[in-house]
Amino acid sequence: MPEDGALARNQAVRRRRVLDATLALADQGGFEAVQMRDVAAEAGVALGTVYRYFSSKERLLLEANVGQVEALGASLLDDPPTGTSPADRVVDVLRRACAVLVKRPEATAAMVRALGTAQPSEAEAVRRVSQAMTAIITGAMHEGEPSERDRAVARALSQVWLSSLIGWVGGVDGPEVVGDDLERATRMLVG
Amino acid sequence: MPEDGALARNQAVRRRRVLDATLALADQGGFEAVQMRDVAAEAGVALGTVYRYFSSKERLLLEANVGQVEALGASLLDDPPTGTSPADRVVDVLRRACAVLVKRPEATAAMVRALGTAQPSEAEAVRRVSQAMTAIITGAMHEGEPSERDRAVARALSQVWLSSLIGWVGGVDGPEVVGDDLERATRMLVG
DNA sequence: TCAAGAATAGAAACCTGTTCTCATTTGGCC
DNA sequence: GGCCAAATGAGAACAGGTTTCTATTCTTGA
Repeated sequence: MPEDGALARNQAVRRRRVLDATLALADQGGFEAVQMRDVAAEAGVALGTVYRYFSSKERLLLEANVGQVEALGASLLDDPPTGTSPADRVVDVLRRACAVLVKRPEATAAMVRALGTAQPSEAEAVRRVSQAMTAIITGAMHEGEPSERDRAVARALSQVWLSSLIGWVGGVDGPEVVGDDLERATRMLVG
Repeated sequence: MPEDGALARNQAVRRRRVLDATLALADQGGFEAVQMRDVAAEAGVALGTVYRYFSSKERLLLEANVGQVEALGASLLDDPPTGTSPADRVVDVLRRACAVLVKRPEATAAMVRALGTAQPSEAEAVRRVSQAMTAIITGAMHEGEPSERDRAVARALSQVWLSSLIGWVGGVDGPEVVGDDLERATRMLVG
């Protein structure tokens, strides 16, 4: 089973184009602007092809989200968090992540909405986002393997993170509340 | 402006019937079973009437959720949380709330999904749910007015609460994880 | 009691996510 | 090169949330 034949290459290209089209539309008008017919047209593929690659609109946005979060994790390898204490480093990482999201409010709203409505069929993608986030947080605490408590703290923080984002994109709170909530929770939980 | 005329009374009855129909359908088959045409038929009103009372399916489920959370808060007045320490009482309250929700998994899934997809137009209802939840938590800590830190802790816990529920209804975690996450977070944050 | 206006019923229409069908193209293989 | 299975394109069709429209019923206030 060749993993690098012409077919696999074309499929990778198509998949990328669909995800790019999704993010472009999401940046323009958020969740409602990501209409499957428009995604297909923008990506230059048929509607059925979009559904062959992503079983639903929700899944499409979740996969886009996975890419974003993993990109954030990768960028932290080049540009490690600053701060002398674990709490400071975690706050730095979280605020940096917030800054990225706040710059793209519409796309963030679309992806968070997909996270908030995830169904069991999408559990795998949700898990990937969640695990990437907790890994980012434990990585900011200190070198080496995180302790059991580290993991519990990171899990709680990633939960505060998700709820805060939901509150923001739902218009309950302003964007600055996300970072403030996270800093408060971090200082109560870390160290 | 008479608040108790025949019109207002009939409207209250209709509103109640619509919410009851919503919860009945949600108990049967969760979010997808709450179909607006079915809600209208079950409540014995026209589809347009449902929309006159609740501007969207999301709002309908959110209002049902508000009722459930406020009922939980009221039931705690009759049956106060047990435990000698603030942390124990908060854990007791949260586990009790979990038990209520786990008994109605389908309806819970429907309402949590509405919470997770809230749009700015529904911010008011989301705020009511969130405030009822934090009031329940601060009320379990101790008598009298909660301190600033109490409020921050309760807010963080209600955020963990929401994310855990989303994880449960999204099939990422089992129902027991909700209570465990909340207990861990509570013991780290309270006292 | 009665007229004016709001509220409701009933049903069609519209929008968008999703599914289905079928003809065509593409890639892998002999 | 030629064949076969899989993938894709193109579009119709379906499903459920939402909107719209008109006739009817109900409430209020004179």
